[in-house]
Amino acid sequence: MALIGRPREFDRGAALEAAMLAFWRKGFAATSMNDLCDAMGVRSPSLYAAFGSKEALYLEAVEHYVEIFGPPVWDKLAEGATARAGVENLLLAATESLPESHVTPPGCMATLAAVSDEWPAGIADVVRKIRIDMLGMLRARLESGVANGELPTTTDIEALSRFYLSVYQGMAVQARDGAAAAELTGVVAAAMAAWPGDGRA
Amino acid sequence: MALIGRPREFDRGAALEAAMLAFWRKGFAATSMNDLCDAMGVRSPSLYAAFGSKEALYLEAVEHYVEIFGPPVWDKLAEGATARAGVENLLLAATESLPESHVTPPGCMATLAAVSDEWPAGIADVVRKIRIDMLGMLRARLESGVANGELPTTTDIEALSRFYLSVYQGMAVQARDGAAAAELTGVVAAAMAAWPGDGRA
DNA sequence: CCTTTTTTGTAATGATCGACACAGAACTAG
DNA sequence: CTAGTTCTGTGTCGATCATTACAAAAAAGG
Repeated sequence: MALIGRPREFDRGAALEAAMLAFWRKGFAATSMNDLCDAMGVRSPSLYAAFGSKEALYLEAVEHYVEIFGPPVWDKLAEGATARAGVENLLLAATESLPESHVTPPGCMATLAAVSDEWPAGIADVVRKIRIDMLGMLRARLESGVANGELPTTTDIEALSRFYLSVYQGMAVQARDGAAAAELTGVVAAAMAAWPGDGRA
Repeated sequence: MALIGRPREFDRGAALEAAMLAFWRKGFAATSMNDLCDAMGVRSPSLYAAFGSKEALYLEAVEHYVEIFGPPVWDKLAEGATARAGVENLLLAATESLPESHVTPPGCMATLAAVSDEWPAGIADVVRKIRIDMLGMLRARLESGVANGELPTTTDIEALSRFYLSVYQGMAVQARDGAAAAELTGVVAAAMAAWPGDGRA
C-alpha cells in the first residue's frame, strides 16, 4: 500500500489480532485506547493512522474474529452427513471453542457483544447481523434436511433453528461464567434429544 | 430514618425503579451519572446521599430487579404439578417476560449483565451469583422430579439443568435482538421435546 | 426565637476518555 | 545530493466521567 515514505514498524495483522483479543475479553467501551496501545504495542497516532478510529478498529477486529473463529465451528453444520449430525457437530465444536483457553477469552465475541451495554450503533448493527446470520445458517441446514427427507415436512423450521441458536447462545453465556467443555457437552447431549423423531420411549 | 432535618423531596423507591430501568437498558458502564440523574429526576448530590455511589446504586437496582421480576418467572418452576410442567411453565413465563414491553427493556437484566463488558468486580460477582442461583433452582426442581419418579434415576441432572438454563439464556439474547413472544414460544416447544422419556417415534 | 440536622442546587474537583498537532525520523523517487 | 511522503514519539486538546465542597433552604428540638 505504502510504497514510499517511512515504512510501518509494526505488524498490522499481529496488532489487529491483539486488538481482537482485547475487545473480545473486555468489550468495546471497557477497552480504552490505552489498553489497546498496550496490547498492540503501538502508540495511539500510529494506531489511528493504521485503523482510523477505535470504532473502525473494532469493526475490523470482529470481522477478523468471524473469519478466524467462525469456520471451525459453523462449517461443521455443512460437513455433517445429515442435518442432525451437522447440528450436533456444530454444537460439539462450540463446546471446544467457547471455554476459555490459554490464548482466547471465554464465550463467543459476536454472541455476547452489545447485549448488556449500549454500544455505538454501527457496531451494534454489525454484531446483530452476525447473530442473525447464525440463525440463517441453522435455518438453511434444517431446510435442506426437510428437502432430503431427514426431517418431517411438518417441521417448524423457524422454531427449531431458533431453539438450537438459543442453545449455542446459552452455552456462550455459561462459558463466560466459567463452564468447562465437559459441562457443555452435557448440554449438547440434552439438546440433541429434542431432534424431531428422536423418540426414546 | 431521618426524623429531623430537611425532608427528602423525592420518592426513593420510584427513583430506584427508574435507575433499574436505565441500568437494565444500557448496562452499568454505558449509563452515566447524568443519565441516572435525568431518569431519576434527582440531582447528583441527592443521589449520592441516598445511595452512596453509582456501584452501590446498581447493586440495589439489580437486587430490586430480582425481587420484582424474578418471582413471576421462576416461581413457575415450583408451581407446576410435575417437574416437566414446572420447567415448561418457567420457559413460557419467560417468553412473556423477556421481550421488550412498553415499560421494560428487552432481555433479562441479570442474564445479560457483564457478559460482554468488563464491569466492576463487585457487580460481576453479584450477577454471576444470580445466574448460578438460576442453575441451582433448575437443578433442585429436576432432583425432586427424580425423587418423585417423574424422571429416571439415570437422568443427568447437571446436564439437563444446564441445558434448560441455556435455553433461557439464549432466549434472553434473542429477545435483546428483537425476538417477539411468539418466536420464543416456538423455542420452548422445541426445548420441551428434549424432556427425558418424551418419545414420539 | 435560635440551634441542630439533613437535603437541595450550583459549581467545581481530578481523572480519564478518544483523538490529534506537531516536529523529527525514515524511507523512495528523481 | 534534494524533494516528497509516510511513520513515530511527545505532548496535549476539549469532552466527559464519577464524585464532592459549599452554602442556602427546610424541617425538628428547645
